[in-house]
Amino acid sequence: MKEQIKTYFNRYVTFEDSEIDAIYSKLEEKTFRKKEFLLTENSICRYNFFIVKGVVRLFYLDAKGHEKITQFAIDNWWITHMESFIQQIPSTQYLQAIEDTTVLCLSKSNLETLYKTYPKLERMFRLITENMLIANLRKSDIYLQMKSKERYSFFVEKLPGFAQRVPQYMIASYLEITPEYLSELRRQRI
Amino acid sequence: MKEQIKTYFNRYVTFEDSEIDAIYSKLEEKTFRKKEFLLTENSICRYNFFIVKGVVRLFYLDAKGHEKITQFAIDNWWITHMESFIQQIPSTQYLQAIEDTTVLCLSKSNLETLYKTYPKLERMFRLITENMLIANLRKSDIYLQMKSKERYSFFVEKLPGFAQRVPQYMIASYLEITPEYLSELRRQRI
DNA sequence: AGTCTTTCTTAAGATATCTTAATTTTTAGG
DNA sequence: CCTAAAAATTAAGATATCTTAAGAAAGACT
Repeated sequence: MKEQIKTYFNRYVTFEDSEIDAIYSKLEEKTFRKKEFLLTENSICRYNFFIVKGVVRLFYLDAKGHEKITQFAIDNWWITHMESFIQQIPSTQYLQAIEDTTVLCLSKSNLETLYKTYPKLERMFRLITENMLIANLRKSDIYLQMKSKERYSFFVEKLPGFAQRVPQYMIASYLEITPEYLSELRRQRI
Repeated sequence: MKEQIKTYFNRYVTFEDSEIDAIYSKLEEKTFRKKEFLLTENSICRYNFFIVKGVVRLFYLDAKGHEKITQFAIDNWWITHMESFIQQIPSTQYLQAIEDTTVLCLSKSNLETLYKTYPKLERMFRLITENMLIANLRKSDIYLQMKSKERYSFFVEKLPGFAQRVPQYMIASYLEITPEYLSELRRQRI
């Protein structure tokens, strides 16, 4: 598992093995069964989660009590409820495992301490955050340009891993359409 | 103008005056007349722009040649086409002044150099990028939950400065609705 | 294998939003 | 001030998407 972290970290910034060791020692391994929650509404998100293996979704409940999925994450992604984690305020969303999932948990306080000792880590997260922002802006653009049908094709094409590992009604939620309508779109496409 | 920068920077990280001077010396002042472009499609965005005074919009042309606005920025905001600036690839969007605007331009290469000398600056931009990401995620959530009518009320309420300084058809574009439909919504609301 | 739960499909009617095109109002430049 | 250009409004018809409700299919657990 430390190897996986090392490989991942060195994609962004070159770290010494000793640095990796020090940072790694601040990560806490946890496993969650399918459907278990990593975070629930109203609690403060204390961790940024690095997914070693598994699938996790971030979602909230709308006024009618329907789940609205805003993010998915799989192996080698970080996931957290940003607003809650960064500002240490109660979360409006849930984090839940879709499959059995192993994560490494990086707490806010450990992260702040590590930033002071390892400016490289700050650089890594600056770069990761930039990438997340770009991905998010791009997602908004795509949703702005495309009708639902195209969004679905796009999703299936660009994120081939996901369509298999995630039930269709969750994809519908992420694509911001109803499962019924997605079903109809899929029928039309044949 | 240096005072404005100093005040702004110190909101995020405490800098020495000498540090502010050094960073400030790498910023290039420019002014743009209303409707002038800071960046056009297909060119590489070399700068992150700090708006000293004015209003700027970021937009692209959709398949039908209609302008789709993805961001506004006013005094004391940074704006750039993230994807183009960070990755130094051709931009898919335009940056244009809506009013006469004064900006301070920070080039990608100057920024990289400054990061090496001043880790504090890296921290500041890490924090700014986190805030931008949170704002963007929140925007997506809002658009997901709200119908057009609520989005308009929300925009008017939360960004009171903007509704005055930006023409209505641009607000419509930002809200992802047609100007005709926005007009109808406004009528209904009385 | 059998039952309970979860997921997916189908269809009819309702609604939000867009399209087009014409008209009115406001703003900017000589 | 006057006129041309830009922006906002109005209305009718078209379309995408949702809602509700029911039934079919697939998966999970004894």
